Amino acid sequence: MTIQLYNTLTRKKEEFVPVTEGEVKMYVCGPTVYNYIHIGNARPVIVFDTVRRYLEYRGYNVKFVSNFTDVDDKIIKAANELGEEVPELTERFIQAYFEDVGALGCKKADMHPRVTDHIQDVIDFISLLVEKEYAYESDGDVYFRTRKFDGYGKLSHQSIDELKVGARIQASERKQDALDFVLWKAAKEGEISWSSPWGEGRPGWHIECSVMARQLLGDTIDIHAGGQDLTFPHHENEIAQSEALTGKTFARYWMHNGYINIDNEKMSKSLGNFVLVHDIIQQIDPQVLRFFMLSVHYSSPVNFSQDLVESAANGLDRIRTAYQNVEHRLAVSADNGDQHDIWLHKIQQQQTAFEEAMDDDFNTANGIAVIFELARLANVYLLEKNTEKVVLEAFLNTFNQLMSVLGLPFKEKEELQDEAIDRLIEERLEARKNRDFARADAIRDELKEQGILLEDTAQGVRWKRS
RNA sequence: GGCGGCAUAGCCAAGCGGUAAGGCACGGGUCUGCAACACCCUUACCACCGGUUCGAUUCCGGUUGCCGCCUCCA
Repeated sequence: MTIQLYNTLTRKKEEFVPVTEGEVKMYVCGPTVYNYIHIGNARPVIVFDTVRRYLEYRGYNVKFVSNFTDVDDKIIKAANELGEEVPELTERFIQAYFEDVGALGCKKADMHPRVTDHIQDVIDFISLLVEKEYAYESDGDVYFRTRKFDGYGKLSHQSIDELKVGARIQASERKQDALDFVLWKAAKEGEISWSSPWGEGRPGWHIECSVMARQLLGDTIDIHAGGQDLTFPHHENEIAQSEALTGKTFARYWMHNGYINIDNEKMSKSLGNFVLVHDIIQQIDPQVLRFFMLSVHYSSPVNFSQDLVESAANGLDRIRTAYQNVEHRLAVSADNGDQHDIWLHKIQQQQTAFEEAMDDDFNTANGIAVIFELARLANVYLLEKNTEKVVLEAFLNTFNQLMSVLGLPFKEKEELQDEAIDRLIEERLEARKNRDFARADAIRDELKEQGILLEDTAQGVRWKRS
């Protein structure tokens, strides 16, 4: 069985075959760090973290690189407004980024390169393009000669002549052709800058990804990913720069995630409806946010609203509860017997179903459906009087494996550390034995106030936090 | 103008040639001292109109309605 994935380049689902067997080189375009990230920025991070996790689950050795754009117009503007130096500002938001996506369960990439650490590489890269006459200097700027690159438009499936009539293309006196894009920008007075053969300046936006991907992963990478909007022009330009230089395929598979809407409206600065991860995770369990995003296929748009997140929270709760209930049974009453084969088989079937879902273009929505089925099976199993240790353990193990792929690990089993609560639970047990239900219910209510929910089962009292 | 996406139950969302997974919410039942957890049951003319096919939610064409991209927005 192989993984199929939708490749923006070919507009088809293709079998995934990495250049080197067993190894995946993956590059995901990261944020421009001039503010806290919003949930729209978080989607690709979550989605491609999950892709990476699944590839690893599948046994691939994944080299995962995600960059920071730490110098550009917006950053310079923000730094000016805040009266802060650029490096200071970017460092601050890079740390905030790690905190935010860490909370969302995203692993760190193997490398998080920053443009400003690769200035010389950028200059070398551009110099080679100039040598090959794919680029030219003009008044301190350096531009890419778009028309000279044959495949331009192959990713976004735009014909170069249609682009010409596009609404927003702006001619510039410095450009030879309106379609050319900037590789190196001459510095304006007082701007942060580096010396180059073309004078003081800084890298253009697109060049950094080409440079760092090549530097860290080589001429040809397996998967290049990012938000849908990056398809054009960003990724199109990356292809042009890289392939013009190396003459080799830059990236074999291109993956793009869909957008997030807020209450059915596009999230945008001008509407003022963007939601910062930093803020929202104060109110919403970050795992719920992640679960919510993964309940939709990554390429579809997803709508964000209070109601939708709440219903996702309820769903995740159901899975967590099932898990805890199995844990409880294992701790309290696990038998040995010989009735386990059929159940072990059912559990195995779910794992296979999960893999089939994920093999199909990382269909996390279907993967989650399988986990719900696993939860249902676990609950049904717990209805049995005699439950076997091997089966209970198999449930836990499978839950753990599948949820780890989604980056949604279960919390460690908690021991009640509070003696007062312990005593109340004991007292309630006694009260129930004496059929003093008024007292028993009073205790249950009291604990509920404290966020401890009690559940009576045939195997004793079970508790969980609300 | 060009390129593309989407329209499936009250809501969310899979499926993409053999008359519809899953979740949330609602209702009914079972379990429980009562609850909770849970289990079972119930709930869909798959936007509209044509066509292809033995058969279409799934393919093709058209219509309507949303949405994205077309040089620096994830």
